[in-house]
Amino acid sequence: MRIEDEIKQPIFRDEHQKAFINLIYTAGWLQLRQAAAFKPFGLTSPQFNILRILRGQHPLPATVALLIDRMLDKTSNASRIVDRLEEKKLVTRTVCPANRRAVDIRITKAGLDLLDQVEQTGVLHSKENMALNEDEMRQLNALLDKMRTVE
Amino acid sequence: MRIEDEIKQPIFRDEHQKAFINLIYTAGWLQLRQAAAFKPFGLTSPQFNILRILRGQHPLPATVALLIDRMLDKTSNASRIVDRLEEKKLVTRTVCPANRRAVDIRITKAGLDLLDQVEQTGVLHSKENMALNEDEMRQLNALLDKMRTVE
DNA sequence: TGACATTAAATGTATGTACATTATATTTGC
DNA sequence: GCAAATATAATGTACATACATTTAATGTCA
Repeated sequence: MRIEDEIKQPIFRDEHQKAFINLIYTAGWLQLRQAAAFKPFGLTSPQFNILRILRGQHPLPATVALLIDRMLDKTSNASRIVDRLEEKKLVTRTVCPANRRAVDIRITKAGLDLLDQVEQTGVLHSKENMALNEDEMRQLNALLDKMRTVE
Repeated sequence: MRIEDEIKQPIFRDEHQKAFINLIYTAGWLQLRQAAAFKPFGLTSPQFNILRILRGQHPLPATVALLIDRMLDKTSNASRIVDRLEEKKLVTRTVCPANRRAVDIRITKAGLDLLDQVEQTGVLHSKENMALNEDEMRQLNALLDKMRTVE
């Protein structure tokens, strides 16, 4: 459905304004689909993303600072997302012996198993989430990267 | 900056996965810029958007249901966003005389003036927020609309 | 060494998102 | 006309976001 119909706004000031709204709307649409896919596993999107970063580090630990650096949304609060994961025994948190200000965060066996389970559903195969072919994906990536070059 | 560098992930599984992450990241980037622009006026993005919808209806009132229908994010809680606007005297809320289940929400003079002020800063001129030309914007809109045609 | 700055994470607070439930008012069907 | 269904908004709860402040450990340097 065209963005005009999705939000029942028949006219946009210009193509820029339409692209702006289209982008925000489409990202929200994608995120809703993602969240719905994670829900049966008791995970939210940010929780899933942090688990993936931790698996990337495994068996080495990650600090909160490293998580923030790798996260899509740098301003979200990694500390509290790790709280939730720790409650669910999907990660462990220990004071870093080399620098007692830092905290070593590690994914547990249960965390690794849960990631496997989620991925086996195929939920993350973006082809099922985005009706674009390889070439269109490349165009989209180029446009998005260029878009952010303002200032 | 390319998305690879923004989130320090040098390799993506495929162009689809990269586009997925790029889209979410870019939308977040745009929203942060928007939020920063509204902040000096004491508004959040959802508050601003609701004010715009109300101005579109003015001098007619809107109901909560109409606001939800027009909002980008249908699952957000219009009632509570209207609470904040009412506290700031930017809108009024009265029981609809024709249907006492519904609530008539109207933008006030102060609300209209604030919208004018925000818009006079040029903050919303998307050309300053997105480094794409007219044709690229059109391509982007087409790709985003097509993307959502899965299922 | 000891004061001061810096770093790392946690905590506080306001707002928003997602979804379920509740409270009233209205509509519908008998 | 009245019980049940539906419509409309408000409220409750858990989680996330945005940003300021606090706590504690470490680094710096006179």
